[in-house]
Amino acid sequence: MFKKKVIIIEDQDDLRDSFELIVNGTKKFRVLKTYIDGESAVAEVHKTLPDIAMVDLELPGINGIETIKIIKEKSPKTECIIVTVYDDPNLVFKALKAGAAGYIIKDANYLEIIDSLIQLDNGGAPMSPQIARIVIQNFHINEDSPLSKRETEVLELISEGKSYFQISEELFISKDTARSHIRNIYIKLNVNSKSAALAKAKKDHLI
Amino acid sequence: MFKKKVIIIEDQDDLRDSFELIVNGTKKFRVLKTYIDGESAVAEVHKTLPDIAMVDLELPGINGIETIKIIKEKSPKTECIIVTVYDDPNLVFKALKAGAAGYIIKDANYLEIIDSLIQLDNGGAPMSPQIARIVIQNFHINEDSPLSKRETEVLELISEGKSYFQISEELFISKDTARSHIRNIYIKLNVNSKSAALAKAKKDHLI
DNA sequence: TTTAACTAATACAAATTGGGTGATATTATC
DNA sequence: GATAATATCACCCAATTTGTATTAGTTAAA
Repeated sequence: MFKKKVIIIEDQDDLRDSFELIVNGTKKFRVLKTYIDGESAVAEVHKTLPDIAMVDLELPGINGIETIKIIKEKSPKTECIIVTVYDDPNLVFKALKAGAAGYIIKDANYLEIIDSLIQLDNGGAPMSPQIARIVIQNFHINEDSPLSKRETEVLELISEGKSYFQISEELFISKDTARSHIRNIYIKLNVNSKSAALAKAKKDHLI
Repeated sequence: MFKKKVIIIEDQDDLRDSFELIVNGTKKFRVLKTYIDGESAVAEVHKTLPDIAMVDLELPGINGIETIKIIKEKSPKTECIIVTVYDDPNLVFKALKAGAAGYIIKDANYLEIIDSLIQLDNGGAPMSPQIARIVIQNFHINEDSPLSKRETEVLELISEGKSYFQISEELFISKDTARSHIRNIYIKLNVNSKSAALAKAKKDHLI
């Protein structure tokens, strides 16, 4: 069986070498090439077409997130996994948006790293526990919402792109009542437009 | 050390018994009580205050998602994990919104189930590989967006709740130009309001 | 019983949208 | 190099939506 081709993009020499040793110590994976920055990796990714790319977030030149974006453009089948010290939620979400299929923290031991590659290979999405928690908490709806049940219902319809009139029809209330609810939502969320209400709702996990 | 208290809510007798055996076979966890439906579990959850609740999705009476919502209300510290045969993305997202900290597929073997409990205990978010992939793909941005780079930029500002004028200021363009972009976005997305554009963008993972 | 929520209505002002039109400069793409 | 797409800016008008303010009856919950 062919081994899965892995590239490693990591500017720290010691880590890059460690990762290479770990990966090459497996039966299923082998390191095709390692890179010290994103530019050199993306320059030839259309030729290397790796199965897996292990990418550091903090890189000289273009960062890991940009690197992943370009890799996914030039070689869509390459599964990218972020390997970093940062567990800032914003970075996590940016990486996932860019197309990362996994995100692990650098203090993971070599077994966890190998396990991540295996998970990737099995169609999974390897994440360190704290990252998985960040991701999953992003979905949780805030129970301490300042909105009433009805207002939450209206807000959900707003998030579906419904107009005043459409909302009133959907809830079997008058257009004016729908507007009343929306106005109360605005007051409670301290906003003054549907899109701002949605932005606030998203930020506070209200819907 | 105290063992973590686990409750199991599962209507199928054989599965419920299996789970109980598996959990009680560990050193760290013990089954406090098992339930055949959500009602009976939530009726006493304020007293049992379990550390972990394993919840089936398909239950007689209230379903697993409703059950989780109530559990999280009455005992916020209880970590809920869905154990089900369903891997429908909509159900997954609903469960996560309701407050589930994990989601595993029933065909998981007993080792995976134990591992999930351990992950939960370690602050992780246990998910079967295919579920993790569903969750993570929900973040990925569609590369085949019909929108131009600039239009995507504008759409992002809309998603932040910005008005025409605020967008024009942010991008150092005139209000009319911002309007042009927004109008072009509407045409491409086949919508006619900001919130509808956001709904469509969310659906198609454009931002 | 007091409060909060839901409902409904009226009215004016502001913002947004739909439709059209035209133009220039830059960038990609072929 | 030519063509197409994109980004920029500007103006018009009419219709709709939305924002804001205010009032008020009914119902549900604390």
